[in-house]
This record gives sequence, structure tokens and C-alpha cells, in this order.
Amino acid sequence: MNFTTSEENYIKSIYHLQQETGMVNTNSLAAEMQTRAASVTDMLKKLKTKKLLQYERYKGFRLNETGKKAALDVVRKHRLWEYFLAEKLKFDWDKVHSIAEHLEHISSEELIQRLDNFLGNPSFDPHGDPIPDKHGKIPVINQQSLSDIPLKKTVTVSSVSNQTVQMLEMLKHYEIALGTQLTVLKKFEFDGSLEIKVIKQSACIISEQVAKNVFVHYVQ
Amino acid sequence: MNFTTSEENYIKSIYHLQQETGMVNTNSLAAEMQTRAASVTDMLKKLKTKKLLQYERYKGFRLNETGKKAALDVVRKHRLWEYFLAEKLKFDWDKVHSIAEHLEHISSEELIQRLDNFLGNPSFDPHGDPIPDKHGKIPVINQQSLSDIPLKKTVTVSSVSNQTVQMLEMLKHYEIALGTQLTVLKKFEFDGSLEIKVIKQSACIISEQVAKNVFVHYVQ
DNA sequence: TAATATTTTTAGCTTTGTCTAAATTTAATT
DNA sequence: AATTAAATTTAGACAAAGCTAAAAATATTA
Repeated sequence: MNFTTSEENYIKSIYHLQQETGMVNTNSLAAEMQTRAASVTDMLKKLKTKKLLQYERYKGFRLNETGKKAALDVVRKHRLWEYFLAEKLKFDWDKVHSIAEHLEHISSEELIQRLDNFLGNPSFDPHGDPIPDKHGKIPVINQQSLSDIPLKKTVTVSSVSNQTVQMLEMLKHYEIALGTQLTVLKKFEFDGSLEIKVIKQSACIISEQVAKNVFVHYVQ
Repeated sequence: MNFTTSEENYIKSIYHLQQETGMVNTNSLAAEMQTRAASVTDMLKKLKTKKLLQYERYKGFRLNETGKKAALDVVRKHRLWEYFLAEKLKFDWDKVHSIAEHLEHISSEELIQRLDNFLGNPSFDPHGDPIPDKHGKIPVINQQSLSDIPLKKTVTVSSVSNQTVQMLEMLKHYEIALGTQLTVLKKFEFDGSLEIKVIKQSACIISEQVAKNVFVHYVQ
């Protein structure tokens, strides 16, 4: 089936919200999409008619299987374009998201398949998020929040869960990127901040808030 | 200034029509855009308000300098994306146009500049049409219709003026592409068709209609 | 449980871009 | 020049996607 840009944006946002909460409610979707609750209700009716979600008045909603597949298609397109922008066009990782927001709505199966191949069928986007394949299958990776890693273990940064421009700028400042190797030297009880040592750099301190949003895996 | 997708499509179509005729009229634009004359009139008012064209009721219209620059920006984006699709994603040249129709409306100066650089600042798209630079400057090439070339001269195909899928499929059948070298062996008075010899192929005959739309330059 | 607060929906309006049908203007023809 | 034909514009309607304000349903609290 084919969707409008607006429908796709709603589907995608619902998908992301229900990943965390299971059921989604009108106000949180309105907040996520920077629109009004009334607009959300209108769109929910449309998406229900198209049989993309379970929804009853006043009761909350969630995507059904068809809806989830539609969402994963958009996510796939978004992340492939992000990869293209960062890897081929050399955009900084904090700039790719907003452009990919537009590119993701171009609908051509063949385009996306060719793009995927051209990029070498990548599994993760520039923020470390997994890129679903054309069937909606999502690659998995063993990763933990940096805030849960014991001292002295060497880990590799694999993704970042807060992708605001502010966060990404901050990581750029610390010279932390995907693939960066580091170890945790010390955890300060006072505010939960961590002293870390990034390979080939001098030790530095990051806040608990940053650490919680940086995901890593052990170097094998 | 920023334009909607619809505005950009109108601007682009007006630009192409006025290249040939100077002044454009409502019905021909409606035909070009596959819409109704009334819709064209509505949009003309909008574009006039935005000071993109000269227009007086019942008198025809043409883009002014601002409008032309806006058109060239869209043309530039379209042709760069076409180049990307053909050159990097290996699309057949008869398939790139319809996808580029969507990509051309994504507005990011930086995206297009980086794409341009990534592609090696190409001067011509996969159909041989010139790609304007960011200032709207269009590269020129000395070319003539194949139907005007004298016998026995070796020429190189540089562009195709009819870019319908039908035409492009036909050229694919003849194995004629941009850069193909060929010579005209004979011109048949009866229907104006040409016997040509494509390098490394046996001679064949093409209709006058095809020949008129194939543009070539002499091999230096 | 009754009163209050919050959330969600409905009703009705707005803008963009399209359409049809009718009116108007310009062009062509007798 | 008068009539007919063609081109163009206007008027009014519609769908999509948004909004505000008010109503309705659900949750919370005294």
C-alpha cells in the first residue's frame, strides 16, 4: 500500500513510541510530532480505516503487524539515506537526520534496493541504529549502556540513543564516535559521572546523562 | 526563497516551455503538466504574487529573472540526481527521470553541493542535458541534430531531445547511448530515414523522427 | 462519591492545490 | 462587422492536513 508523507510520519512516530511503552496515547504522539491532539485524532481515524492500527476512542492505540511493517519500511529508508549522507557525502552525523527525514518519503522499491546494494548492505546507520532489511528484519547487537560497564574493560561505542543535535555535538567535542574504543576508569558516586579514557586521548569526565545514552559492546 | 513541490513543478514546466516559445500560454502549460487550465490560472496568480513571472490576464506569461533562477535550481537538482541514479546506482537511463522528479524537491543547499562534489561536478546528465551550476550557469556544447550531419563524418552522441520512455527504449534497442560513435552512411529521400553505422556494430536504419531527436558533435 | 483535573474527541474553520461549470475575453471566420 | 470558436478566467466545491474552542470521557483527588 502507498502512504502520504504525513501518514508515514505518524506511523513512524507511533512505532518509536510503542517500542518503549507498548500502548501509545494521543497526547504523547502529539508531543512527539509537535502537533495538536486534535490533529492526531484525525489521523488515527484515517490509519484505522487503512487497517494499520488497533484503536478505540479514549483507549490508546498501537500499530498492528501491517502497520509495523509500514513503519519498518520508513525506518529502513531513513537509515539507509542517513548512511549514504554520512558515508558518501561526508555529512557530520548530527546533520544527517533532518535531511533523511525528507528522503525517507520517496517511494521506489527499486531505488531503495539499489541504494542498499550501492552502500554495501550496511547493518547499522551512522548513529549505530540497526537498518531493517526489506522484509523488516532488524539486525541485533549485544550492547549495554556505558553507565553499566564495569571499570577497566575496553569497549567499543556502538550506538547513541539520544540523537538530538545537542547530544551529538557534545560527543563530537569529546571526539567520541561510533567505533571509538574507550575504558571506564572511575565512577563518581556524587553525581554518577564517569571518568573515561578514549584511546589515544587523555582521560576526561562525562556526565551520567551522557553515559546513559551511549551504548557499547565489549571488544572481542 | 522557498517553494512548495507544486510551485517548483510549475516553475520548471514554464521554464522548459518558454525555452522554445518565449511566451507561454495557459493551455499549453496545462497540457504539459497534465492538469486543467483553471488550476494553472490559480497557480499563476500565486507565482505572480511571489514576483516570479510577468503575467497579465489573457495575455500569456513568462518567468522573470528570479523565476528563471528558481527554475534552474530545480533543473540542477533534477539532473544531478539523475546522474547519481544512472552513474552510481546503475539505473537504466529511461528510469532515472521519474525518480528524480521526486528527489529534485528536497531543499538543502548543502545536500546538493555535496552531491555535486561527490559526483565529480558533472556537466551533463545521463540524457546529455547540461547541468546548471549553483549560480544557474549552463555549460554549452556544440551539437547538431543527427539528421543534419553530412555522410561519412564520425560523430559522438551527446544528447537526446525526446526523453520519453518509448524513445529511450528504442535507442537502447539500437545500442545507441551517450558517447556512442557512429557515421551516417546514406540518407533515403523517400522518408528521410538514415542508414547509420555504429562503431563495432553492423549498419542499420533509423527513422527521420529518431534522427531528429539525437544530437551529436564531431569527434575531434 | 462528588468535585475537579486531565485527556481525548468533536465541530467547525483555514490553507493548499485541485476540480467542474459557467462567464468572460480574445481570436477566427463567414 | 457579426457570429462562432477557442482560450482563459472566475466562482464555487472538494479533499488533505492542520488549527482552535468546546464538549465528552476518563482519571484523580478531596
